Amino acid sequence: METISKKPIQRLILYKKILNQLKYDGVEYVFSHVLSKLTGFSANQIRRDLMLVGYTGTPSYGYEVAELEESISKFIDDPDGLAIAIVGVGKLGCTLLNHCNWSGHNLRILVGFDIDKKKVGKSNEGYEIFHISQIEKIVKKEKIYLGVLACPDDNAQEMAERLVSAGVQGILNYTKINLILPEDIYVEDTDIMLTMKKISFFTRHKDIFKKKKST
Amino acid sequence: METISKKPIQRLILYKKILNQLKYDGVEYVFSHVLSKLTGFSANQIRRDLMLVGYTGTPSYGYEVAELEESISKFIDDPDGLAIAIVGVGKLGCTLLNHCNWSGHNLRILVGFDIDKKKVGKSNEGYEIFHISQIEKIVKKEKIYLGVLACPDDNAQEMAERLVSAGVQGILNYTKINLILPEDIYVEDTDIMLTMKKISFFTRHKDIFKKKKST
DNA sequence: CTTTGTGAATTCGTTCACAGCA
DNA sequence: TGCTGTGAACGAATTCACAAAG
Repeated sequence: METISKKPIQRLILYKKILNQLKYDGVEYVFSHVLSKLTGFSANQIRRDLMLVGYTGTPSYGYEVAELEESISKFIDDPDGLAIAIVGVGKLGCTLLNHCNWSGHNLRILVGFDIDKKKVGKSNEGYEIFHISQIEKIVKKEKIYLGVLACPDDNAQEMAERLVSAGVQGILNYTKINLILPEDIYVEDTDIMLTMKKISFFTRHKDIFKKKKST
Repeated sequence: METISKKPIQRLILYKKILNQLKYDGVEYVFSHVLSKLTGFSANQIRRDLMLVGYTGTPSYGYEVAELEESISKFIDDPDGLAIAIVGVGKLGCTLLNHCNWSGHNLRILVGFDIDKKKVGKSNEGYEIFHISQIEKIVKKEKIYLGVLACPDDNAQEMAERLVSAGVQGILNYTKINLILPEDIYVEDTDIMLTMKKISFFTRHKDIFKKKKST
């Protein structure tokens, strides 16, 4: 079976964001070495990545910004936009959601869940909030495929399991809990302390890592 | 020059978190295949990673939990604990900081910076807040090496540059801006929409990725 | 000339296979 | 037996090198 790897996908998503910005800045064409400057990845690697999406530029002008963005989008984005649920619409969950710019992305928070019955029913930023006892019913009914976990750590494992058993296939985990889930469920963890430790280590040991920049 | 790669380091940081949890659960010994279950990484890979820290277990009992945690910590953590500054102590910044458990980690938020003079001086969660005009002075004086960027997007690039020119070596970027900084500055981005897109893609295309679990 | 697209070479990361040990 | 630690083999990801194009 043909397999593709994760790293190029991550980079493509970043390229698309940057191309979108360039488009709004009025830039029409871009060379791989310019994208290299903007991303820190080598021009070689960028051209290699772009082979995946099939779009080809021209030696004289490079890549047409809007077209390349569109091609990457075709490759990366779901045409319909997967439905997302958030579990835990407390301070953390709401702050994170409000901080996002959801327009222009094929992604939408469809519902929220909370243990606090006072929050139920309130349609906060356009999505409806249900009590967590409704998870199974609503997730199935609305065909929700992705979950954002921003509930207290104590409930995290249970809430994750319930999302998964109701049909959720991928989870963005904002709790500090290391979730144990079936291996076919895609989980992305965001523990800030772990991230800080990573930054701390890499910053202290910069010298022993290869530079990632190109020519 | 001897170089080490980033992925094992990330995994080691996760092992340490899990070992810490096991310790509190009263677990004394752990086998690599148990860590495999808890992390999703193969037992082979875990043993390979542990070679880096130099701690060796025994065939009969596996690894002594507390000792292994300590060894990883020696390898990963800075003995003194690098000083961190946060730029932007608004809703996002404060929520993220409060959500962390800073105790037991060799990391400390030393100061905050904000453009809003009303926030200056207030010692929120134990750290002092200065006006952004003080960045250069305070960062140098307090020898701050890491920065958390949680300011409005409009100021992000400028604030990052000022942190860097004052001596900051690594940045955790919570803005939606793609920062352009010297290549020797370590930057970790956390754009939620990009992460959601990634999860969306990988969830839809699970079948074409290799399973990462082991035997 | 400069830049793209890509086969070939290389480097890097993971898994295999097994010796050595409790 | 069942585990650890590790050289060797393998596979994946990146870079090199260059033909083709404007």
